[in-house]
Amino acid sequence: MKKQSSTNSTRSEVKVEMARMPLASRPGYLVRRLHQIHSAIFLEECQEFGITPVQYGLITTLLNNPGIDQVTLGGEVGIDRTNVADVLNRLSERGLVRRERSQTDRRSMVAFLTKEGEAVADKMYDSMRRAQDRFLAPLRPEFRAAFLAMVTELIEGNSKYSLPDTNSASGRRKSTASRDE
Amino acid sequence: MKKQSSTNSTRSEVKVEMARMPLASRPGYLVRRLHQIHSAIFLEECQEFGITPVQYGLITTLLNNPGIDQVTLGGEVGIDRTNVADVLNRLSERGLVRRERSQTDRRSMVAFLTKEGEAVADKMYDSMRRAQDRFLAPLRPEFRAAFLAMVTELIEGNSKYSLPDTNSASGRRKSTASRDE
DNA sequence: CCTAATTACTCAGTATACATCTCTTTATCG
DNA sequence: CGATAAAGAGATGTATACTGAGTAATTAGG
Repeated sequence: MKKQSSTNSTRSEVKVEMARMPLASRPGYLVRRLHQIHSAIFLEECQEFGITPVQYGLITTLLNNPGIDQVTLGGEVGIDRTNVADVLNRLSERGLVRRERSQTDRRSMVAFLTKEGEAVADKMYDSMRRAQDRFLAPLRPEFRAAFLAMVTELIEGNSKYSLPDTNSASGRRKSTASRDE
Repeated sequence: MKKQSSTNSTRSEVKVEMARMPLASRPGYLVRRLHQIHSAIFLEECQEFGITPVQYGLITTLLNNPGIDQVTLGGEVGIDRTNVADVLNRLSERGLVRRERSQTDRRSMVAFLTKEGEAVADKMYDSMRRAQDRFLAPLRPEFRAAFLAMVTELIEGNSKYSLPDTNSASGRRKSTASRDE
């Protein structure tokens, strides 16, 4: 082993390490670029609708689950609850989504697509499929399913990091023993 | 019957399509979640340094290319040049990066790591590797290289969407015929 | 039935990512 | 050599994404 200097190695040693693990081979870099590229293709195909990938995810989830509450919606789509509120806000300003208090639990806000929202979901479907096709095109067809299966495996295997703190309660450190002072 | 009026499909038909292509099987959703998960793991492993994945990418690129200009740096790391300026700003406020005008082209800003910046790069290396290992852990070891190869293929095959408008000139439609007035 | 804990949401702040516009610097042309 | 075209950097605005703090409504315990 070339562990000549102990914990704090020299600058040149770090450079050697970095050269051995160049940016273009690091999983994190690759995954970020992949996401970036998919977003660019999606945005290009769906340009005429002015809908982003995340907005489209929310819209289709609302299409299949009208009246869902914001927390459940965030869990389905994989975005955190403050972000759900942001995106729904933008969508409702454009008249694609309507929100109201839940009848059964008045803490909750439930969301619905408007007629316009349903029309957008309808009209965007083909564009979304074209974006997917273009994105996967560089991969040989027989590898595509395997690729998606591996991604799914990575997501499920790391599911505990999926959404950092979904219920927001763990950050709230009111432990039962500090009420007195 | 409902109105067949609009372009092609009815609402219920759309729902069938959506059910056939649920969120969890769409490439875009999967890639977004994967990126999200990697960021969460990286941030957790590298928490003590307060460095994000993108910041780390810039730091290691500066380590290997001291004095690189901001545009080239953005091309290497895969982020656009206004974002490079943002991130370098944060890093230089923390004393990790130093910037100055290029001697050869005084329009350009060139960047260097400070001693503190080099120390951070050094100390973070092991944490970064741990984040990578945890991220890839759910995949069987013999699949990991294949997975990274497929991601690389998707990135390279879609390289024209990698960075939407790197040089900023294509968006600038000042056709040579509008200077007179 | 009142209080404590939990839950759902909102708001403010940080960071990444990109488009567009403006300004400065450099290069070129008459 | 001075006008101007070309190129790059910065500022501004939008969108996603998450953290932390705070508010309101519901539920659980005594």
